[in-house]
Amino acid sequence: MKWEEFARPSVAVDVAVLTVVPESQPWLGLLVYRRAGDAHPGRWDIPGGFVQAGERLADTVLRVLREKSDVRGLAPTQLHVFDDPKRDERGWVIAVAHMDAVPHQRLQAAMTRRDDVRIVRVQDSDGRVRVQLPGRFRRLPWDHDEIVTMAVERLRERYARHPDPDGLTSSSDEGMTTTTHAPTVPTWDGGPVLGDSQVHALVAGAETGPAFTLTELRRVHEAVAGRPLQRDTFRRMVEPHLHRTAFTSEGRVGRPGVLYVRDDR
Amino acid sequence: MKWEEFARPSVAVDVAVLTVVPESQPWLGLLVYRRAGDAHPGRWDIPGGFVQAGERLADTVLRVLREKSDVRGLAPTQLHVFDDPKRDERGWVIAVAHMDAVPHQRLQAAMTRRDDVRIVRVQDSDGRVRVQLPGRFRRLPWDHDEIVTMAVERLRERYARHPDPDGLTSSSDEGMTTTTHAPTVPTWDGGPVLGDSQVHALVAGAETGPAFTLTELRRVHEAVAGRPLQRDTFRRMVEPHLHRTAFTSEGRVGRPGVLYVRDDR
DNA sequence: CGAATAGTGTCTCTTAGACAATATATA
DNA sequence: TATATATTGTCTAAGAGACACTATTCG
Repeated sequence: MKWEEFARPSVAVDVAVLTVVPESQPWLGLLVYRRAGDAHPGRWDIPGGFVQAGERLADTVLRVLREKSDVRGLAPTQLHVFDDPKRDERGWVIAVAHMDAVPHQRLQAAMTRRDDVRIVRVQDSDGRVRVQLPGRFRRLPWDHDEIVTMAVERLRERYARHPDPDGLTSSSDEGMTTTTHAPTVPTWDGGPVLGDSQVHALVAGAETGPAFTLTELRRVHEAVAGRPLQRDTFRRMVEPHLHRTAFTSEGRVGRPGVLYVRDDR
Repeated sequence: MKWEEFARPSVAVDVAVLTVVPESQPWLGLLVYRRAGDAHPGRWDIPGGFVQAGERLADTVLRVLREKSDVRGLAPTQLHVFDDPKRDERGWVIAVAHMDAVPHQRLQAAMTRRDDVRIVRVQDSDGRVRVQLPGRFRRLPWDHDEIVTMAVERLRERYARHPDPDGLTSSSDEGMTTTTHAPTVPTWDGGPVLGDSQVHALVAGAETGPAFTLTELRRVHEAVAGRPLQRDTFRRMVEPHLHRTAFTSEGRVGRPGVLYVRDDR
């Protein structure tokens, strides 16, 4: 038997798009859309679809995200291959589960354009990851709850090691108003005097991503972790990996926090 | 376009079978076989093959291991999906890489029966995992070196957390002669007196796996880790997860070590 | 000033790592 | 007894967690 003659399964991808919704108490969100057409019509589900000839799986994920939810994803990560021949009643389908962490800002446009796309809350109840779907169903179809669980676990591992590796911190949003305040004297000795354009770049994040206080960053990490984190311990964890700016937040009660920018690349 | 009409890739599995070869200085080994037939004939490679209709991927892995190397594997674990449409010059093939940790004892029969199956040494040189193949080739065909690297990393993560989770410790082999010595008085107070059959079960491993000293266990972990481990630190790591028997090793110079058995289930 | 938030010093507990002292076998 | 190996005690350094004290802003 030559290798071309082997039976071939259909190969599909499913993707759990996770984000942090920037409210005053940020929360972990999952992108879902309302199914139409073939199977489970009307039910909320995570996007998925079949690989096309010559396509890479990550590209399939990005295409499926555009088609089903009008969302431009970023960098899908493989999670697991679901290979039970009977998992899909429509035939022999092997599904490669993916996750993609996408800043809320990139999802908002699609959310306002379309009514069949939502971001739902992901919560832990007695040790399990649960999704708060609209409507009467409490679970995603097929084994898709399992994919979400894997995606959340993967994201938590990533965030336990590095400060906001996926850039889910977004200032300039309801509840998280962070205006800035330039110091009369720079904090460090002999530091460079920034020109206006540089200040803008730092503050607006044109070069280095948005600036944020450690409290804002911690709230994002708390949303991902699903539990409160220690203030001082968190600071000592992440501060070595960040760039401290000469600016502070403004506009709220209490002592203003120093603004940081990410220190990757 | 209906879903059945999508183009379908061939789906294959590849498997890196890792083992610890029990010599006086145990070492980490990889199962390879000599390719025949279609592509890269004569080159040493890790086993792989195509999924058959209705088959689960893990079963494909076990079947392929039997067919190509006469080896009965155990519990394959998924590592990664290699999906570059041009990775195989023969056509569109998606490969799901697996690893399987198998005790050396289970591999020996196949090794003596067949000349085209070998266990080769896996070593770290300047931060990279390297395989010492027989013959003139220094690398595995296609992207299979990458699979071995992933497999070794995965195994190291597992072994960093638990004592010999895959049961690669095998006593009763050249260089690791571990006979036993029953104590005149049990070490613990009020401990149960073991009958002969129980003693045999403990020592021969009929129930709980083979008994071993902490030094033997540490040498296995050192083979996996690819570096020496601290004696006392290692003991404190693993001892809480083991069952101490009332027996000690025998037959070598120096103080005999206490025999332990695994404490899972 | 009081309330609220940010920043930091310090204490404890745990653990890895290192070293050494003690224990028990063989030759 | 000399040697080799196993076992265990202890010291140190690093890090997580907890707590509290100080700092800086707004109202």
